[in-house]
Amino acid sequence: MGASKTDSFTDQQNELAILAKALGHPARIAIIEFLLKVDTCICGDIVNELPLAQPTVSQHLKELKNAGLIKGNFEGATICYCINESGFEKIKGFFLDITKYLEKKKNDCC
Amino acid sequence: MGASKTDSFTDQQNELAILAKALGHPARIAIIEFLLKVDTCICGDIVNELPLAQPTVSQHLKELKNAGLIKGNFEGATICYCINESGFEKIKGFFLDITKYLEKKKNDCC
DNA sequence: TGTATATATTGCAATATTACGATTATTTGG
DNA sequence: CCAAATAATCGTAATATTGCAATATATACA
Repeated sequence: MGASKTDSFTDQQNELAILAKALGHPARIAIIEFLLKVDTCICGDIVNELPLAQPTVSQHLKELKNAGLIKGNFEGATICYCINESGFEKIKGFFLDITKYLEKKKNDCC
Repeated sequence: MGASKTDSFTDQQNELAILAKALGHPARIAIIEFLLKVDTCICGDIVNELPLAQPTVSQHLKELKNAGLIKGNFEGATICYCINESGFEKIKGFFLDITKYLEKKKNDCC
């Protein structure tokens, strides 16, 4: 096959997987880190920051946008990109559960 | 091409991407959630929890193990699986940065 | 209106992922 | 040792991802 059997899983599981998958590429991690570093909305500039061709960067930006991890609005000739809060809020709950679990976990049998 | 240009990114970016990618499939999210739910090491049982064939589940478990997100040791005839703390610790720093950023971010220009 | 700049889309080749049947270890219990 | 049970590996088909050149689109400015 090759296609994931998304129908067999819950909406929440699929949604989390989509968010994680979007972060599953070093270029997309680099984009997020850059947006965090400059701590403001960035108009243009992202292509110059990455060691990839413009169409490739555009594609990665599109995937991050589709997943809901960044926002991008036209600001004249360029596009203004920034972190999309709501996407990261969704992942946060998942990691909070894991952190809580790790804190109380004492039966380290493995 | 099809292969990521991993050489062009930092080790940290690649490592984060590998961890996120491992979580980028609903079956693997389901495995982690199951391990969190039972709150103990699980010997066997994981195949029965998932709507996938045994070889497929075995493959997903291998990927989670390679990424450092779960541990699996032989416990007699079955294998004892549990969350691997160190893998999740690595992601935690990344999300801490994002959370900090979101808290102080006020210039919501997008 | 024309031209330069910025970004998106298309098309395609190389590679990776997903899924599973068949098979192969490996271990337990008789 | 042998049969049953559990999990890994192999082989393979279907599909997805990655990356880029070429092209298209859209906006700003002259």
